[in-house]
Amino acid sequence: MSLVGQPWTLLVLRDLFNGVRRFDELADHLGIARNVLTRRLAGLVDDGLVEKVSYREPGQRARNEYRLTQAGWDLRPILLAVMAYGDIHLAGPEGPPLLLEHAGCGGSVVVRVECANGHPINPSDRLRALPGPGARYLSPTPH
Amino acid sequence: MSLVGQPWTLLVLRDLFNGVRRFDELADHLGIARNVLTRRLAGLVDDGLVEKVSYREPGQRARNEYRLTQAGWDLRPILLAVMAYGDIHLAGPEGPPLLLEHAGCGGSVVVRVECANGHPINPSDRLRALPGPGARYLSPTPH
DNA sequence: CGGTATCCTGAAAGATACTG
DNA sequence: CAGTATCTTTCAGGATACCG
Repeated sequence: MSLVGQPWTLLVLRDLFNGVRRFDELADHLGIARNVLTRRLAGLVDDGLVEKVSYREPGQRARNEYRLTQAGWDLRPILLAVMAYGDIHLAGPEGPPLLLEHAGCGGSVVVRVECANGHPINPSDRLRALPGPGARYLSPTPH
Repeated sequence: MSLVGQPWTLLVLRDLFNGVRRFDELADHLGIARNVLTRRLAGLVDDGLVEKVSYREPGQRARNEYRLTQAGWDLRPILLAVMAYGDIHLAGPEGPPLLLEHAGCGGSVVVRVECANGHPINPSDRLRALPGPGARYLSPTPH
């Protein structure tokens, strides 16, 4: 949550996922204060999710852009899950504000939860939680 | 993001998903200040994600518990996506702190992103974003 | 265009004490 | 056990101004 728990973070990442890469584009599209965007991007770079890259298109002057790292791209399923929720529960009667489709085949994007054996898992299906190898406490009752 | 963007919200929801339901259990397990927990739960109830329910077990006095609504359960994929990310990128060498398995078959839980035609979508696969029916602006260049 | 520096404000977190 | 009330602190966000 320290990575993605701040209000603007996931919105900035959304634009990066969608190909918006330059400072002013981000600021304009998001409507975020520019100094806040500066801080947010710096934080994302610190966390290793984004890289600031200078580049130059032929005949143009140098520009900066913000590119997702692999760790940044790996956050996309979280955003897709948030979008899916919003499309179901928060979209107006007109429907979702944004559609994403698989660039290869045009199919719409779905986030699916299932178990390793291929069974689909519905939102309120019971899951069993048990301590993993990295657990810091042994069990339900620590002390 | 207004629903799940606050620092404690998703952590409270996690415990609710995992069956922790009583105020003191939540407070103890999360290490959250009790007044903060009060506010957070009230917010979740306001947002329609959680219901506060009085119940009485035979021979016991009345207690309150906090139960997820359907809209609350529908947030679980978001948390599962966050967990999956953390297990890959943030877990120590020992491994993930918590394992979830399908109560039916014991298979571990996976979050999968794919397209409607069944093709798997990897983190950095290109997606096409286009305005949906509920879009508030017509296109990349509004004005 | 692509930022940084300053200052201010508001909201949420935390500590602490109290109540039925 | 299950909270509420008060107070303080911290910090992200916004406005604004400035710079190469």
